[in-house]
Amino acid sequence: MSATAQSSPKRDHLMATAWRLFYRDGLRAVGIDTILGEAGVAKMTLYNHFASKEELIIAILEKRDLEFRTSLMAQVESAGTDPEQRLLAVFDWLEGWFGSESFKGCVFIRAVSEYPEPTHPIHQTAWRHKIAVKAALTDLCGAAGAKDAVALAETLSFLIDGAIVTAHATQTTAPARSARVTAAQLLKLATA
Amino acid sequence: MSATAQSSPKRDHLMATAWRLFYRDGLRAVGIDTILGEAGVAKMTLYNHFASKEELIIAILEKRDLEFRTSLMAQVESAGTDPEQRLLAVFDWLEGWFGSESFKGCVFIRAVSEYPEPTHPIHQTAWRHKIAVKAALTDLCGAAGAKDAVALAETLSFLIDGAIVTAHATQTTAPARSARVTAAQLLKLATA
DNA sequence: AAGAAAATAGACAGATCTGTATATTTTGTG
DNA sequence: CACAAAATATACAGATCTGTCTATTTTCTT
Repeated sequence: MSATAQSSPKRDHLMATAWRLFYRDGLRAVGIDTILGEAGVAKMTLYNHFASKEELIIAILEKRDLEFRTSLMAQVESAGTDPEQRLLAVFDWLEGWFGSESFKGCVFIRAVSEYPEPTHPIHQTAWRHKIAVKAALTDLCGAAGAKDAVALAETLSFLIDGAIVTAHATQTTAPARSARVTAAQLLKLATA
Repeated sequence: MSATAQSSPKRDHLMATAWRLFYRDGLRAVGIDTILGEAGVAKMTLYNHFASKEELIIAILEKRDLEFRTSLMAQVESAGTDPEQRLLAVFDWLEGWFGSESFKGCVFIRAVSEYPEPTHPIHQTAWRHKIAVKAALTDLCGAAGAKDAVALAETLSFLIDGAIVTAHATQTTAPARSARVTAAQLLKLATA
């Protein structure tokens, strides 16, 4: 088995366990041994699948990025065809997320916080997620008729990230509602 | 010397060195020994002034909170008496901060990220700063004639935190400008 | 100058960290 | 069954972590 294999039961199980612990306690706070103990997997199995803890973290972040955006866009699709409703569906999705049992903020913001040097591979991987989300928002803003879709998407990104951090620290879902109201106002301004 | 003493040259020097390293590399990433080596201070001196690394971190966060808000309010004061200009001065202050040499985001957001459990003393201390800033923003929003100053201040808080994270990851000051424009729009809406 | 307070060096404990090496056992496949 | 791949247990290296202890020296105050 090579370290470049993209999937296997053991690898998936390892990533699932690591994800849970990393998200709950933090990337630096969780050691390899803790993950291995919790997963019931031998250390060499981890190092046969991943070159290092750093590569494990990066693999997890990339997986979460896909899952996150897939889930978000599914909610957008379920909102129908009205462009405004599709954009605002993003905030409904946030509300559900904030209310979920194990919600502990945004792992990407947290990764950027834990690896503050912008050149660090983990920092860069985490930020690529934010760029991807902003691109999706830009599409939604453009479809909704925003004159400057890029600018509105950036503003909504700020709003969303701020709401996530507040929802995390306060353990409430209300920030999603507040942000939704503001988003609706900003969209109206941007299309006027 | 007791561990409750609030100030002394050694204590101040220790806190200044620790602050620099913590902010640059992260709270968990920097060990006590690194701080002591950089500061040129004996280990027992640290433990005579602080009960633990955690208490050192908390003391630093509380000090930074005061310095941060003092600096911010000084810029507000320098903006004169016009309530709108005073509120928007917050974003000018942000722009200066984002452009500063060693800018690495918001240590309070990063502390909340590194200690994700909301009951953790470090998490709580960091969040108290955000609450204090929001209170100051609420005053500025009220003075500027916002109908719901609390709601506007919360929205601006989201905007600010999001802009900080983006400025950090992208190493640019532009988010301050974007946020300023949006803040002006939202204030107009809130006073109409 | 004398006594008290503060800071020092340095060793140490005991745990934890990432990553490696090796030899054995399990698993899957032909 | 036989062979190869995968996973295992275990030990280990070497560094690092927070925090304690002790004995000595420096600094401050009176």
